[in-house]
Amino acid sequence: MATDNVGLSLKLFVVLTRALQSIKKRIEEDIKKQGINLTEFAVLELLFHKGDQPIQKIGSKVLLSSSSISYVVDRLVQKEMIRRRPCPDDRRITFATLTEKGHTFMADYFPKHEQAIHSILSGLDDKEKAQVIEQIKTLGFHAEGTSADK
Amino acid sequence: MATDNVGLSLKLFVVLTRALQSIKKRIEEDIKKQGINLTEFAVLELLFHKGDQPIQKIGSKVLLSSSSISYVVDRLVQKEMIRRRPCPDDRRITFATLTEKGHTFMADYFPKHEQAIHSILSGLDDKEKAQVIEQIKTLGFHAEGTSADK
DNA sequence: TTCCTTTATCTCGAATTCGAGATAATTATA
DNA sequence: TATAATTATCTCGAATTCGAGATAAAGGAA
Repeated sequence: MATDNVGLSLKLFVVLTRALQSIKKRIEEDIKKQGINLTEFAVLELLFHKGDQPIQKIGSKVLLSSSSISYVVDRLVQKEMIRRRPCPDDRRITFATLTEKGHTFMADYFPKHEQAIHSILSGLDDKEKAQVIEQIKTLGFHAEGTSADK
Repeated sequence: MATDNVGLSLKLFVVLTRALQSIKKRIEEDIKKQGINLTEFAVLELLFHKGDQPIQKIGSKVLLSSSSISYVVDRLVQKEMIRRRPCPDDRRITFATLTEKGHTFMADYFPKHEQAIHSILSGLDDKEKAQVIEQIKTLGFHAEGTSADK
C-alpha cells in the first residue's frame, strides 16, 4: 500500500513533540516575566474573552482535570487576578470572575502575548499556517477517535 | 503585509497543543499497559537503537534536565530494564545499559509501539505526513532561534 | 417525601519535571 | 604542579498535573 510507512509516523510524532516543546518554552518564557504561567494565562484568557465561567467549564476548555483547576484557580485568586463568585441559582456552582486587576492586566498584556506568539511562529507564512492547522486538526480528531480499540 | 494574521498564529498554537495532547494521551495509554511511561520508553528506545549511552547524553537526546534523567534512570534500574555501568576511562561518566530483560522487552515491544503510533496518526497519508514534518520542523527551528531577543 | 443518581468542587497523595546547588573527576592554565 | 574552569551526575525542594475519593447540592423516580 502507498500509506504504510510506519517509521514516518514515528518521525512525525517526534518532530511534533520537539517543535511544540521549543515553542511552548519560548511562549512560557515570555509569560513568566509577568509572574504567571501558561495554564494560568489560558484561564485568564478564557474569562477575558468569554466572561465569567463556572469552574468546571474552565476545566473542559483548557483541558485540565477538576483537581488541577481548583489548584490553578487558587493561585489566580492569591494573585488577585480573579475571584470566586457563588452561583445564586445553583449552590454547587462557583464562577470564576476577573478582578479589576485581572481585567486591566489582560487588556494590556493579551495583545502583547498574541504578538509574541506570532513572532515565535513566524517561520511559516499565513498560507502555510492555515494548511498546517487543517492537517494537524485532522490528525488530532483522528487520534481522539482512536480510542481503546478492542 | 500578506503575513500579518496574528490571530492565525494563536490558533495554530492552540491547535498544535490540543492535537499533540490527544496524540500523546493515546500513545501513553498504550505504553502504560507495559508498566512504563513515555519518557522511560524514550530512554529504552535510545539505548536499544544507539547502544549504551552516558547518562548525560540521554538527557540531551530525550530533552530532559540532568536531574530528571537521574530520576528516570533510577526507575528503569528499579524495573530491571537497565543498569548503570561506570566508564573505565572517565570516572565522572556512568553509562546506562539495557539488561537482558530490557533488551528482550524492546525487541518484542518496539515494533508494536511503532505500529500503535502509526495507527494513531493514520489521519494523514504518507505524503501529507512528510509535508507536515517539513513545516513543523521549520516552525520548530525558527522557534528555537527566537531566543531572548533583547 | 425518600432514595438514588448525577453534577460541581475540593482534598489528598502520587507522579513527573525542573532549577539550584553539591560533589567528584577531568582538563586547561599559569 | 597548584589553581581555575569545565563536565557529569546526583540530591533536594518546588511546581504542576493527575486520579481517587469526599462532600454537598440538585434532579429524578417511586
